[in-house]
Amino acid sequence: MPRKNSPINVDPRVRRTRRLLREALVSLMMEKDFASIFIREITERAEVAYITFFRHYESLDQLLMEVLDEGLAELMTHIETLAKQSDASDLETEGRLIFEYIGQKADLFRILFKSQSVTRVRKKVVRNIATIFQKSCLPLAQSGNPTATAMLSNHIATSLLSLIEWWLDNKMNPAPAQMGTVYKRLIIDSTVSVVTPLSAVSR
Amino acid sequence: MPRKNSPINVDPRVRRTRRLLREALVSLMMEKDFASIFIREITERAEVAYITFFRHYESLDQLLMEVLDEGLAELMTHIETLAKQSDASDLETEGRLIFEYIGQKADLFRILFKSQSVTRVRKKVVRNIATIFQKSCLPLAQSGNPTATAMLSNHIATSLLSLIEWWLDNKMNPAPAQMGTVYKRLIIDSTVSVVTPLSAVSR
DNA sequence: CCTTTTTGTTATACTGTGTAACAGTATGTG
DNA sequence: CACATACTGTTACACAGTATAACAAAAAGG
Repeated sequence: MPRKNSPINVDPRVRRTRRLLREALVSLMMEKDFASIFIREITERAEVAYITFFRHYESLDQLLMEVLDEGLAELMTHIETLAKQSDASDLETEGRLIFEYIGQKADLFRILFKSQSVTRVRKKVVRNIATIFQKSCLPLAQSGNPTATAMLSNHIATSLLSLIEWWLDNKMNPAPAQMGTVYKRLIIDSTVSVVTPLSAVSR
Repeated sequence: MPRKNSPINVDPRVRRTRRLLREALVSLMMEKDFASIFIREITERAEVAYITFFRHYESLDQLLMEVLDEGLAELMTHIETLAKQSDASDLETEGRLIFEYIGQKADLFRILFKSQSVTRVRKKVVRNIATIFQKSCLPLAQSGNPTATAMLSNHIATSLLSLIEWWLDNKMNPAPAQMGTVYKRLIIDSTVSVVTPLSAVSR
């Protein structure tokens, strides 16, 4: 196994190989189901020796994880910066910007939702998004009820993901601007309107 | 392959074998991940010959489907009857009853969420629940906007599933009564309050 | 250059799936 | 109850995809 420990793999051959493998996987996932992708196919498309795969990854799942982490990191920073910018300011445009961003990288996100076949990935994504909203949505944190906070941020994260997934399945209709409105009213407003009465819920 | 075509498999041996295989799978899924379950394990636990599995199912996925369809049919009829009973009547108790029901069969539903590893299953579940709400929640259908209706019923279905999943992960806290309140306010009320302004959304 | 590290080639073991042939056993039907 | 039919069990085996090993070749970096 090439030295993965070092903070950044200096050797350009390693970077190249890993990039080729990631790209090959993404390319294949655009064509067919993850379950029917074999390591041999990936290495062939990447023009890399079969054994080389195992010199970098322990399993196919691990490579998938790396790919998703990468693609996801982008969405995360995107949502996070949006969430920071608009502290209770214009949630509708925040929503619009999210859906415009998703629309631009539709291919990538379709893959992401396909790969949710792996439950762990899905849960990880939800947790990440939930954490972001937990930080940014101050009113929830101020309620001082950890259970309610966890539940609501989980609700926002899963609802947002589901809405995005539905939107992609629905050929990206309605337009981002309208989805922004939906985002605000359906997902954000509902939790805000429910937070006060909920602070009394459970311990 | 035993005659699967006949409406009901009269031969008691067939019913017995298939039941044993289903039970063995459920039993194994309570212990470990679906991905790490092999056909040989199932047949061993079911005390059935290895080859017998292939005389009844084409793949492991197919058996899983049968198990889920069975367990799911129960939840469906349960939710459906609840949804019918309460046309805009007491949504809070409807929610409470749902979570009480889930709590009673917690083991089964934990398996169901584990098995969402298979994307198809997850989507199928969502579609089923969405259809139920699409029928019962008349105000949405009356809006006369098919896109909005599809979006909202999808939102209700996925939100409800996510809430249930979170609740099971959170050791079934808060109590069903409180979850009923959450269900009404967070999931149902939000869509009702959003339906009127949304009838203008898209085409 | 010369050492170190990575990659390619070839061969091979291993594991889980899926099939075949034939013998044994249960079912329900006349 | 006997009989044809259908299901199940045992054994053996072919096959595919995973994973490893040994050694040669090539690229990186001081």
